[in-house]
Amino acid sequence: MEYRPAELDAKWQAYWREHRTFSAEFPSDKPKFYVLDMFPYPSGAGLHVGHPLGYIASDIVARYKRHRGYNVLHPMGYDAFGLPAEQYAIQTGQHPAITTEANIARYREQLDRIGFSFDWGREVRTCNADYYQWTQWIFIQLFHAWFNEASGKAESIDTLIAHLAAQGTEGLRATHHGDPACTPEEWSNFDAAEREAFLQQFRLAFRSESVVNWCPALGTVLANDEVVDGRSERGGHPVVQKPMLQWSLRISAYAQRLLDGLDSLDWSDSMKETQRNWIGRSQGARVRFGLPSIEGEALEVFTTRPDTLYGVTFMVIAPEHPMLASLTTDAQREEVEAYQEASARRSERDRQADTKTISGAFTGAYASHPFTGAPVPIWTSDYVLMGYGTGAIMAVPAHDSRDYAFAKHFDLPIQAVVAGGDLAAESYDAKEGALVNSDFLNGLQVKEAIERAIVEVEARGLGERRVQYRLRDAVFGRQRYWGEPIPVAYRDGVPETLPLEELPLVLPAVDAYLPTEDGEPPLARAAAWQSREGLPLETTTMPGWAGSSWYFLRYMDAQNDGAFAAKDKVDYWNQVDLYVGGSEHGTGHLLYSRFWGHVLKDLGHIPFAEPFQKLVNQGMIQGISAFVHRLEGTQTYVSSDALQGRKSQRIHVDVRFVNEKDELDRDGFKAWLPEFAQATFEPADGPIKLDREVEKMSKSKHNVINPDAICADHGADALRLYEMFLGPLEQSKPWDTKGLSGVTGFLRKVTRLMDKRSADAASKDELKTLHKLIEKVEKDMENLSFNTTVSAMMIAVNEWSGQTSISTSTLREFAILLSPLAPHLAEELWEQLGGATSMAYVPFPVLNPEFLVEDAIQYPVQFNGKTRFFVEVPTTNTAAEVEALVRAHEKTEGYVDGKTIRKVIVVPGRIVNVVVG
RNA sequence: GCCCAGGUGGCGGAAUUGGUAGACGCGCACGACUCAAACUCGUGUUCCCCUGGAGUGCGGGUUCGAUUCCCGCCCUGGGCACCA
Repeated sequence: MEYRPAELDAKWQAYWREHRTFSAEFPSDKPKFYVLDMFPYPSGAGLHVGHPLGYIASDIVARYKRHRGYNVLHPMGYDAFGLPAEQYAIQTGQHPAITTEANIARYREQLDRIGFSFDWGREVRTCNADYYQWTQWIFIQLFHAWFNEASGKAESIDTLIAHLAAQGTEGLRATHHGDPACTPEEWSNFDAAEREAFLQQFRLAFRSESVVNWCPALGTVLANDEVVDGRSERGGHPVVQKPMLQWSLRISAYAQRLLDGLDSLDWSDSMKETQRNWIGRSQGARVRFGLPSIEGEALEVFTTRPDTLYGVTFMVIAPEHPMLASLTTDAQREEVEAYQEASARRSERDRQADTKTISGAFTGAYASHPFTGAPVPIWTSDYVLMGYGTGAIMAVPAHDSRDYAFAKHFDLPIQAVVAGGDLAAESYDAKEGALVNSDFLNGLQVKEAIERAIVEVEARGLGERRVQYRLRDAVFGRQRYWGEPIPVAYRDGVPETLPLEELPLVLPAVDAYLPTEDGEPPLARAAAWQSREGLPLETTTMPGWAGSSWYFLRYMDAQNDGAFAAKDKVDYWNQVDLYVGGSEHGTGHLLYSRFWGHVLKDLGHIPFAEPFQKLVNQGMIQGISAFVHRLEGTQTYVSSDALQGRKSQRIHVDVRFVNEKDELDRDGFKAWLPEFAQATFEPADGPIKLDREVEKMSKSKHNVINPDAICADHGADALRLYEMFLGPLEQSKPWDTKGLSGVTGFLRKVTRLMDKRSADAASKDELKTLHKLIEKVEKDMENLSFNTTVSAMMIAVNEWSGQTSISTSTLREFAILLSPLAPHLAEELWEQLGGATSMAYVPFPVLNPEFLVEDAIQYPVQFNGKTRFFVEVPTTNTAAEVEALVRAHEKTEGYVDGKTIRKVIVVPGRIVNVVVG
């Protein structure tokens, strides 16, 4: 048999498509297995060799599980709303749907070449109205829900209304913002607008005036996870802080549950850690400081160190703090207002970049210390953030480095309350040591003192124990076009959700994809943008993560018109058993999906809260970039070994123009870009050596390797095998096309084995090889260690290749073992060995341990831990017999070398160590 | 600064309830086939001062025996960060 991968790929891909080989069944008596990939955003650049890594791994699992008798759900779709298509639309006027459609077609073509066993009948696209009507439906569920802290879960808003009607906010424990309080009488006297304004403080989807990340270049607000180092994640544009009226989702209500839920999940430690960091739980207390200048008011702070209360020498409030204006004395007003303005102008990036410059202003006001009653000066500074805790802090310069720096800068007093450290040089932040200068806390260790202080604060009614989270509510509205319209209409300015029968609220046509002249979002350009009843509609759209927060549910029942998915299907498919994707989604997608999962569970729509039971993050495949040296200020390109210390710039060269000796293809290079057309080379006709370096694989670094090209040259099976063979799935590793010859050689060896097949019974050695392989493959499949699976197969094939013949039965079993990794060749082998249909569902070979039994063991014999020779011993021998054999061995005397044998250690089945001394 | 993961040949990597370090593959070298090249096949390939010695980031420790366990460092990648 000859190996012709191009023919095999075409033949079997057509077969699978025609026979719909990989449609998942429903209903089914089989156990289910749901294996999911993070669906891609279809970008214009197409796939490079790094993208399919995770898809190949999940496909191997899917195929393996089918052989194991599972009903496998292995779908694929597209996260199709997003900024790049819209930016392109702004530039060209082309509707983003057209760009998106074209990109999807390209993605599909590339995916199809690799031979994935996706059930394409379940494809989803988040930008299709039959999909996003259910995204809108979920938004409506969120709108009509609140978080009841008494039951620890979300409930229908009706239960809140009933509570308010019966007893007002008395006895109510709900997650909310603002300061909602009412009596049942007040509630019943509210008019419609007042009622809604009140309820908005509780809804899980709500509108509020808050400080948001505004990105002027993109013309939209961004969620915290979309801002990296003070710039937008997409495009790297500056982001500023700005108060705006915005739709948000109350994810903060779920902070503790999202934290606790991690314990039950089979995710990597680092991914769990990323989520824990993002949620940012800290324990402490809220403490109120009285304000003698304002009757009845107090300044509330959050602290994790209530033990240091006696070390408070000043307080700081955020420049955006609502009480700042009323606190500020007339004498200080000018200075404070100037400071407020200056800090409002600073972008988030400036604020982060320059945390060393200390700035602030004194308000002129004093609070009174809750324990001592002493006056405490109140300052304002932007090192205190309005978005965390209460937006105000008690400053303890002796034991907090930020407060210390501030105190030093403005020459404020520093009072030590924990022994240890040298306060002349720096603050003492460690939570170790005994309390001093602290009245009733004196002598206690920090941890005891924290506890004691909280008890005291509560007893005196000065505050209460409190857990604070860093996780903020997620801003949900985007001032953009290419996203799901938010299904809300306004009646006299009061928001209400659209009736369900008006869904989907379809994205309207607009004349341009830009904001209006008054700064309204693009949807405001749509003609008659109003509900059927004629009410004006919301003009912001949902963020990119809306559609991806629940798509795993839609795959279960992708065509359903009456529900996001039928209940019996959701019950059957349930959680995702294996989710494969990149770790860059740790704080965005994975957190929001979990949040929506918890809400949908609470509201009774799905039977589980955690969508993804097991998560695996595939590593990055890096590219090996090539650089040519250009002499500074010239068009002369020099071989790297001819530079001789001259100054040069390193220029990226597309890896297409590099041969296997790292030499430049001069003609290709000159024809590549106009700027190189006039290039001259040194040496004038010898080879031009290039530098190589491992970098991220990307278009801009010209080191992209395209999977289609690999499939065309070597076949899909070689690509699949090689991506896995490169190393452990989770690890990042560079792509080197040269290495492909190893796996193509293996595939050829397999086909050559077919020429040796015979109808004779399998030999004992042949079966030992086979069953060793079965054992290894089974183990590796559970651990997703596909790199070692490939090695094990190579070893087995090498062993069989040394035989003069191999039995048909062994080859058949081997074909099944191979099929998850190299399905095209495996199907072909199966057919040639007499299989009548696709092998995709034939049962996996059964391990028979009898074939693994060895008659004899090669014991390595060590002298003082160094291996010197081997003895072959029948497995039946006892340790004492082995020892006797070694003592009597002819070589032993030489290594003992006249010394005494102190001890002989025999580890049965493993090793012999002779201790000589 | 805090937290997490990881450091093994020229390269990708293998081996951890402590038991032959370097499987498998690339690359390289030599040989066979060929007029020749490619393909294919075979042999070798951690390093060194090579009958021996050293060696899994570095320095200690436990052990008959350590890539694996313990202590202290260094480096790389990732997460969080004026979060009180």
